[in-house]
Amino acid sequence: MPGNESGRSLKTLENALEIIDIIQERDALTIGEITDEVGFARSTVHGYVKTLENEDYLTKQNGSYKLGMAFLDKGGDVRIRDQQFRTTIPKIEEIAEETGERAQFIVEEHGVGTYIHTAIGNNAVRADSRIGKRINLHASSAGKSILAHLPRSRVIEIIDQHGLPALTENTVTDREALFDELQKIRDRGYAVSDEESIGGLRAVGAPVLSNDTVIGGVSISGPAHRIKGERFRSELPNFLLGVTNELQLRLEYQ
Amino acid sequence: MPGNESGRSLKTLENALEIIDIIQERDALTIGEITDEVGFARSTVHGYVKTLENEDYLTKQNGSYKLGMAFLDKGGDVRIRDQQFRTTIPKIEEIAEETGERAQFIVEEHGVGTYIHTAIGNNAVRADSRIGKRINLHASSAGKSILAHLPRSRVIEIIDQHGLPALTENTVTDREALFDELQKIRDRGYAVSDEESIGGLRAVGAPVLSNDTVIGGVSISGPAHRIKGERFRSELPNFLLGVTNELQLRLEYQ
DNA sequence: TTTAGGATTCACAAATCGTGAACACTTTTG
DNA sequence: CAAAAGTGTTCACGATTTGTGAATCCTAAA
Repeated sequence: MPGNESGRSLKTLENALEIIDIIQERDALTIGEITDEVGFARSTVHGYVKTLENEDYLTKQNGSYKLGMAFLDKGGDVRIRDQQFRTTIPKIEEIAEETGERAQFIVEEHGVGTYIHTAIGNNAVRADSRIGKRINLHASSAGKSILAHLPRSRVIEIIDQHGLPALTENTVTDREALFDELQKIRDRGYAVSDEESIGGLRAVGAPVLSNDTVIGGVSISGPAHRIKGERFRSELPNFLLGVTNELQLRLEYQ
Repeated sequence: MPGNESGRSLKTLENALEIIDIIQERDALTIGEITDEVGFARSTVHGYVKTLENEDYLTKQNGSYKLGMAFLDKGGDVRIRDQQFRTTIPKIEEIAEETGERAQFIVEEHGVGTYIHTAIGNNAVRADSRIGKRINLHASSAGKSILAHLPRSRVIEIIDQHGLPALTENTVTDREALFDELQKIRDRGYAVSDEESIGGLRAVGAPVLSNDTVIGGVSISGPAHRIKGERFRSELPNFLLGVTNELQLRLEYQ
């Protein structure tokens, strides 16, 4: 990844964040297991773990350490940090209820998308999209809606940093093809994902705009056998555009 | 607070966590403002902030630093970390829908309660209870339900560590009175809060149990003018106990 | 009771961090 | 248009903090 590391980085802090990442990945680990993973001395790891535990960033459950509630606390704040998020979240619930499908709100930060909210309608499929989860912007309809409204230079930066990995055989992996598609998205106002991130899953997405800047992207997704024909080409897109237009008005006048 | 600090603590890490706390409290700060707050040199703070920013724990928005999406990512994991949480969360939605009031699920960790999920029914009052928020266990119905099913020694530990601060004039602040009430809660199976955490707000709470250990507590809360009489004394408690009993069965057999 | 696995403490050596001053970059203001 | 005022950023050095393995202390099994 090309240079974004600016300034000196604090080793101790980086080590701590690495330990946190390892625990997140593996769910629950003893000090010994963490030691094997990071390669520091056990006593060293012990110091890190105890400091994090004291501040509630880690918690011990039957002998193993897990991520603690401090993350939920901080994360909850992030989620409602902006009035814009608070305005958008209930709309996502509405969309899910009205369409019966899954509705999601993602935002871009550091070049990747993060789920701020997800809601499921009556018919919605289960999907792995918990709040806070990260996704590639180029492979989702909401993500592409966001990219379409970011300055070209920023999009290039993001591609340089994260690439255009193929998640399915339908993922757009070509730079020029992506730029063409982003133009199309700007023209008609919405984006689609035809099994581009998960096989069998289609989605329509639209940007959430306020004063010409893109706050995030909203998407409606469901199984390809249900999201097809008129529903895929006009019904859902039109419904979605109605919601995002209304959202834009509320965001600009609140 | 009496000694729970075990072992050596890593200063660098503690400093970083302090900076994070300060930013959380004040929402968005420049490096200069953080410097004023913590008293380190500007260059020192700069190092911390940049390291955190690189790992997405902080993000810069119009010149100020805010908590970043890494917290939402980690926090989202914490929330669905246990199968028990995943089983309970949808039940909370049901409760809110059925009763029209606010329903909440909290768990105990390090002696304080943390909201894992909150849902609002049609008539529910707005309240400051975002996911991840911390509360005192002794002042809420769900919290007292949890305390009632923790070993006495643990309850004493928690009181020693966090005290029994009065949040309203109805809060139980006396140690013995609290122990009496916990006994009563065990006897009848549920707890109530009569404006003990917020004026005008009543709640009924019950523990979520599985194999004789308490996972957390569930509560239904609403304005005192609506939560009263039969509804307060039997209707809501019985409904809640029905749900938590069912939940217990599912938790033990899943 | 013994044993084994892990957690915890300790003192020392080595690496890391904290620092202010200097520099760079923006935006405001005269 | 220049100066000023506010940032953010870099640097080298000295002081503090951290990393370490060995020793000790816990539990929980054998």
